[in-house]
Amino acid sequence: MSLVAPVIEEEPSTLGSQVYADLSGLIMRGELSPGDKLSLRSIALRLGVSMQPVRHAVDRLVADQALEVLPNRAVRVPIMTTARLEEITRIRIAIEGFAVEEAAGAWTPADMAEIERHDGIFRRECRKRTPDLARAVMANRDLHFSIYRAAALPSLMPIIEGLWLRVGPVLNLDMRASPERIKQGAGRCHADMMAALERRDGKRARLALTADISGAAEFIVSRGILP
Amino acid sequence: MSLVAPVIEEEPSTLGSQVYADLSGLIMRGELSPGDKLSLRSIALRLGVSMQPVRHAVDRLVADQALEVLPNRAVRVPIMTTARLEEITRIRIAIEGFAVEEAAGAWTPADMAEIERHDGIFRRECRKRTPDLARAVMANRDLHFSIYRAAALPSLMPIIEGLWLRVGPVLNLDMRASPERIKQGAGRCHADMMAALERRDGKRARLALTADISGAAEFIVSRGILP
DNA sequence: GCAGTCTAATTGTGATCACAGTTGCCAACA
DNA sequence: TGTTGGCAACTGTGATCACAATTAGACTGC
Repeated sequence: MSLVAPVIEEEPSTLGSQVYADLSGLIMRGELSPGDKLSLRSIALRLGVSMQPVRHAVDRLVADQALEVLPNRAVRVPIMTTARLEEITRIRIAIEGFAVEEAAGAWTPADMAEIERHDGIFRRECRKRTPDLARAVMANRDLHFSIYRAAALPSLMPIIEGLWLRVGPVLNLDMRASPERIKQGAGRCHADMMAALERRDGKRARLALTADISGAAEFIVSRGILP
Repeated sequence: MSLVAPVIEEEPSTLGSQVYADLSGLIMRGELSPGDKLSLRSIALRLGVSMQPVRHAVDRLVADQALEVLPNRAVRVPIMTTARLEEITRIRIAIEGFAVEEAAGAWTPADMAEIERHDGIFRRECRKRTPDLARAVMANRDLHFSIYRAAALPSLMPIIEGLWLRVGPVLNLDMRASPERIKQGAGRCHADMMAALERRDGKRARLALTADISGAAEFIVSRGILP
């Protein structure tokens, strides 16, 4: 698994952290669907390691609610309900909105260069006739996190990563199902956000991000596939 | 360890979760000071369990940054710097401020009864000539979390708990060193916050909380004991 | 053909063992 | 006396084993 989330920067020295990176990448990329049950032994066998590193990884994933333990003590990807998605969406708007507003006032030229680089990658991918959804998802995530990182609040990053880990499965399900939505919805919001950021207009940047987040959430809810 | 944090509601069925509750309680109550190094074997020996449940607990604590692993792979309570405290304070103001504002518009009579109950416990403890600091710390925490819980955003609770876990060690150090500060500073802010909550005035409640959080942080910084 | 039961496989949890890296102490030498 | 050397204890990581609980499946009895 080399397509591991570069957003999460750890010491990949230990086997356990490596398994964590593998599993969190699987979840954030939506390759694990809500409701999927995981078996520690199966994972250990598939990854060619013992059960110990897998337990380390699963413990951490459960800690930030990217996985959940059933009363049976089995562990699965949490099923996303409409109520749960709307709740997390409100939280994301509050927290990530705060992050962009801070970023608008704090970004350095190096930050902005990085942000524009990811924005370019995302736009280029979306303009293709047959966009690579996986690459678009990754570019979108990199764009958002490069902005949040410009807020210079490192303690905030793991919190936002936790939120993305929770919504990852359904967001990617969304993108995969309807590639054309990201072209218009996300594209428009991103353009507004970029413009506001460059003007250091925190309020407008926050509004654009709010539109981005709630737009995606409303689209998923409107599809009616959530319990 | 019976004084375990009731804020964190889990299934204490497994030994590992029990150790986690013990350790997080120790940290949140400030019984572990920043810089203290922890030895998995020592903890296991002291608690009379094997190393496995301890590893489970420490993994989770490290995941939400209540503990940190050094390059030596030793694990310790993170040392709090002034910059770090100020950063977390800004994040707390943003997130917990959002929570109280939501709570102001969402609380039910049952919520308010619970909030007033904890407020009474805290005030009563502070009015004593020789307040029990440990009880005051616990009551203060219960008061805050009963408010946040009224926001009806359960996914937000673990996030705030994580923030408190990070600042717990220094906040309790503060209270322990100067019991009189909580009487005036925190008392005033709490009264304002309670009044605003009852009027469902979210903005004012947020302002009062902001004063409470930043007041405590500024006091600690002003003492100049942080590196 | 269907329901109930009993067995066997699989699950997570906890303990124990093995190993490599680090730390710290104490003696021996300059 | 100050520094360096090496040895011993201890550290976390990973693997393996043991056990109880749950689950799935097949077989028996109706």
